[in-house]
Amino acid sequence: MISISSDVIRGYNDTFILYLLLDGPSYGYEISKKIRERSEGKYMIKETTLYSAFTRMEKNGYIESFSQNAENGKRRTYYQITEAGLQYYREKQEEWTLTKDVVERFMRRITE
Amino acid sequence: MISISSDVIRGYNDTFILYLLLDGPSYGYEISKKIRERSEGKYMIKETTLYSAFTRMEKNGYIESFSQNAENGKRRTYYQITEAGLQYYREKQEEWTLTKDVVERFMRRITE
DNA sequence: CTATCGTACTATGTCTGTCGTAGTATATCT
DNA sequence: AGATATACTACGACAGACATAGTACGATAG
Repeated sequence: MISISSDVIRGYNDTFILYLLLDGPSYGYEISKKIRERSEGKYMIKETTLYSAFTRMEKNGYIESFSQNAENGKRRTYYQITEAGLQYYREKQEEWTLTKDVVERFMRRITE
Repeated sequence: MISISSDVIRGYNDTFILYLLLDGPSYGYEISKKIRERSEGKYMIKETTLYSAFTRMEKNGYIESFSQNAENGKRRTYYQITEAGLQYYREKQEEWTLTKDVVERFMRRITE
């Protein structure tokens, strides 16, 4: 069974997170679930990867956090995308187009 | 100017190398040039990345090396793909198909 | 005849996103 | 009462990519 290696997705976790934040503020657990759902279980972000991404991205100014009591009485840290984050997301899309094109030049059907 | 980050291509350098070795044995400098050419200058593998990839892939059994005097009198280390390397290349292709599908689910046109 | 450029590497250490493991804490379900 | 879901934090390890530096030789230019 072929699965997606972390090396391959490296550098795109941030993009996945930003994509989901385009719909409004969200938090760790929800984003994690949505990534799994949206990829139809083909990709699941690890908790530690996710939370360290939050830290990094906030430091880079791509997201902002605020704390709020959730409906279930729990304390949650919500994140929302910033203008810089939106810009970064756009750049990543352009980069993806380029990358896809390049990678596919190195794909070949092997007959045998 | 958007360029391809190393994080994005991470894990695909090996695939690029194997792709070129499908045509027969080759060596560092030549592979480096061919990657640049084939990607139309959009991607250039760093020397250190390339040679460390050779070492790793040989250890993994994906390539085999032999030393030979080149036409110009220089000594070169040639690499050729193995059966395991071919298998690995096929798996990477499958993984790519999956990855591409997943990444594109997180791409969205932003209207504004 | 000397300097530069292209070729063909090797050595060494750093960076960083990801991951493994572990732990904390509360709410809800069985 | 114990399991499960939620919502995190801490800490260290891993590995591919990279920066920097150095070696060595042949061909070419001035």
